[in-house]
Amino acid sequence: MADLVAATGSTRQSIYGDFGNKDGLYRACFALYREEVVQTAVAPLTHEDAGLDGIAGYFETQIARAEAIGLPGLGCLVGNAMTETAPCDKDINALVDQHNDLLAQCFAEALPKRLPPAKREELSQFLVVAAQGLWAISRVTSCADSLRARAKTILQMIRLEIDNAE
Amino acid sequence: MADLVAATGSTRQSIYGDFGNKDGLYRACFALYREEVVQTAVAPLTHEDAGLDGIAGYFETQIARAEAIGLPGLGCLVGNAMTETAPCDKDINALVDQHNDLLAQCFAEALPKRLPPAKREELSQFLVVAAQGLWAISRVTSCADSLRARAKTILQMIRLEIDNAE
DNA sequence: CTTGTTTAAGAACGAACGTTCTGATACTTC
DNA sequence: GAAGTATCAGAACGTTCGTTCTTAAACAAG
Repeated sequence: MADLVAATGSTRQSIYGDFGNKDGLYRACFALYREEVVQTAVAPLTHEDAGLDGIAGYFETQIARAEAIGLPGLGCLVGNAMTETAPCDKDINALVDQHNDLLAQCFAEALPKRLPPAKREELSQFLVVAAQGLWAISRVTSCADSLRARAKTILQMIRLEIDNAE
Repeated sequence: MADLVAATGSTRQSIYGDFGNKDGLYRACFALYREEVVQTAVAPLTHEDAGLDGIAGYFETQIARAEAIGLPGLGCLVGNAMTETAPCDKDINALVDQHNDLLAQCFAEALPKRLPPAKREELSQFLVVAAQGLWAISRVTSCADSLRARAKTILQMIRLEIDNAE
């Protein structure tokens, strides 16, 4: 909290006044992160006819953000919560599940409608795994382009699956 | 440390005597985990002609272990370190990098030798991402079979890439 | 100007935690 | 059996950290 006060220029009073305690602050950050960062990142996925470019846009948005903040970086707050706080906190666990469901749904929307529903479901679940893997790696790698290369591989593989399903 | 003493039946004295401090204990655990758990998990990959079954074996070993310990579970210690300790600890960061390299190398060994080297490299890097994603998810999901389904998808996609490369 | 309310800065409190110390008990070795 | 060593349980110490209290300055309303 001392670091936070120093870094923000705010005061302990204000923070405790606004958020009650550290836990409340964390939850508020979590909610804000979902509203702002996640929503921005999935925006490319939610366009009508987002398609594979939309999926690529999701990855690129997050990678560019990581690059701008600095690598090795903060990763994804929800991804971090998945390994750090969710196992000990039922509420956060539920929010993480919710987030993963949302992400999967967005991916599914972006995948070609002509795919069999089971295939779309399968691939969207896969993309969630791949995304979480990428954000985990983003916490130890200092090279944004290696992340981009991996994202590209993921996209290629998805494309091949789609071609193959026809 | 109190919890640890209670859970192990050991004593503070012994722990501090053997490991110096909590950090030393963590590093020792990290090393032991790599020696035992990781080595066991990658064993299916290191057989001559491990092939895709070897890769499937790696995933199944870790999933079965998670299932035995209980889901949602501990995940992978190295994977957890990737998001928790590595960003603040140069030594651990280096060990995590080392681990990822090892994993990639094992995957590469298991992939068909007839693939172009660049493709093997690409796919092995992809498998590291996919694995880390899976272990992250394993910390919030209570269903081992959903992990198995995702591992299966990953394998399918790899198989398709291999077929396509020929 | 005065009074009441908000904001700022730091001290202070209490709990948690990593670590060490104390004193006693068991165990080895001669 | 004696002497030295290891092992144990718990108290105790020092620090960190989350949180609250104190005090004073800035501001608003009458």
